[in-house]
Amino acid sequence: MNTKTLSPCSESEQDWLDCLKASGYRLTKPRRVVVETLATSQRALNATEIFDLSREQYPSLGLVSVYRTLEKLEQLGLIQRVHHPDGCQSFIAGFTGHQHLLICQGCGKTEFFEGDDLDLLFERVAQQSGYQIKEHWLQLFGLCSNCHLASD
Amino acid sequence: MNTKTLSPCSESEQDWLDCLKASGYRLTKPRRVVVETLATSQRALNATEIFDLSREQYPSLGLVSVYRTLEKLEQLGLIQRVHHPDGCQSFIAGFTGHQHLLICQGCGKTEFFEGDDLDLLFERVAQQSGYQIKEHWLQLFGLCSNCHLASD
DNA sequence: GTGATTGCAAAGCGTTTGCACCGTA
DNA sequence: TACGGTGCAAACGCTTTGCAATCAC
Repeated sequence: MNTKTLSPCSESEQDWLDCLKASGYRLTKPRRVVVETLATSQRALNATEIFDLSREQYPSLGLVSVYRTLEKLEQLGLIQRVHHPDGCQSFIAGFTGHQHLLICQGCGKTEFFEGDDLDLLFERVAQQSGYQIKEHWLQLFGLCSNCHLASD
Repeated sequence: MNTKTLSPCSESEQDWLDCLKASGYRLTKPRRVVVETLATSQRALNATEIFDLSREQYPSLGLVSVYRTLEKLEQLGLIQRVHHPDGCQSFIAGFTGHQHLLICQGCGKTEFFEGDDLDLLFERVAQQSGYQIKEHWLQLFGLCSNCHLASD
C-alpha cells in the first residue's frame, strides 16, 4: 500500500504507533524504539542521538532505519525539524501547525507555545513591503527554569 | 594578524571591503568578487550559487575560497545564514541584530523588517514557562509583490 | 620579501541508495 | 506466504583540510 494519509495524530506514543499503522506502515521493532525515543525526549534530537539512545533498548538497530523512520514521522506531521543557530538536523515531537518554539540554550529543552497575536504586525509588514504573508516562524531562545537557577 | 575585531559595518559593498581590511584581511580578487555577488543579490545564496555567479566575473575562482570568505563575512556580521524549510545553507547580506526576515516563497527575494513589538508576548511566555527569554527569531514567508501579481 | 591567501586534490562527515535477507501482517 | 522493512556496505553531496604555488602588502 502506498496511500500514506495525513491524518491528524495526537502526541502520545501509542497514538503515534496507531497513526503509523493507519497510514499503512508496519509496526516493527526499529520503528517502535525510534518513536519511543522521540516521544519521551524533552529536547530535539538528531539522527545520531536517536540512534545511540534507541540502541540502548535495541542494540541491533541500524542508523539507516532511524533516517527512514524520521522521514515517515515528518511526513505524518508527528515530528518537526528544529532550526537552531548551531544546526538544523534535529527533530522534536509534536506539530502545532506553525513553528512556535521555546528552546533552552542551556540544556536544549524545547517547548511549544501558543497564543501569539501577530496579526497587526503582519498587516503592517505586508503594507510596507507589498508581500502577501502566508506563514511565519517564531522561535524564542533562553534559559529554562532549571538552567537559570543553576547559573545564579 | 589575528585580531579580527567585530566592528559594525555598513551594508554597502565598499564598506564591506573596508571592514575586511580593517579586520586585518587582505583584499584579494576572490574576496572582492564574492562580496560583490552577495552585496548585489536580493535573495539568499548558497555556496554553489555564489561560486557560479562569481565565476562569471572571475573564472579562476575556487569553491574553497567561497567557503572561506563566507566564514569570514559571517564572523564579521556582514552576512547571515537564512533558515528555510528547504534548507539552511544560504546566506544573505546584512545583519540587524536579530533575525527578522521576510522571504518570498516564489522568487526567494528576502528583506529585513523592523519594529516588531513582541515584549508583551515574551513576558507572557516567560511567566507561563519559567524560561528567561534571551533571543528570538521571527521569519515571515509569503509572496512578494511581483510574485503575487504574476500568480493572479 | 614575507606571510596570508589561493586553487587543487583528498579527506571528512552526514545522509541516501542498492541489495540480499528478514519478519510483520 | 508475500512483500514491506531491515542492516550492511557503498555511493553521494556538501564542506573542510593539507599543501605547494601565488600574490597583496
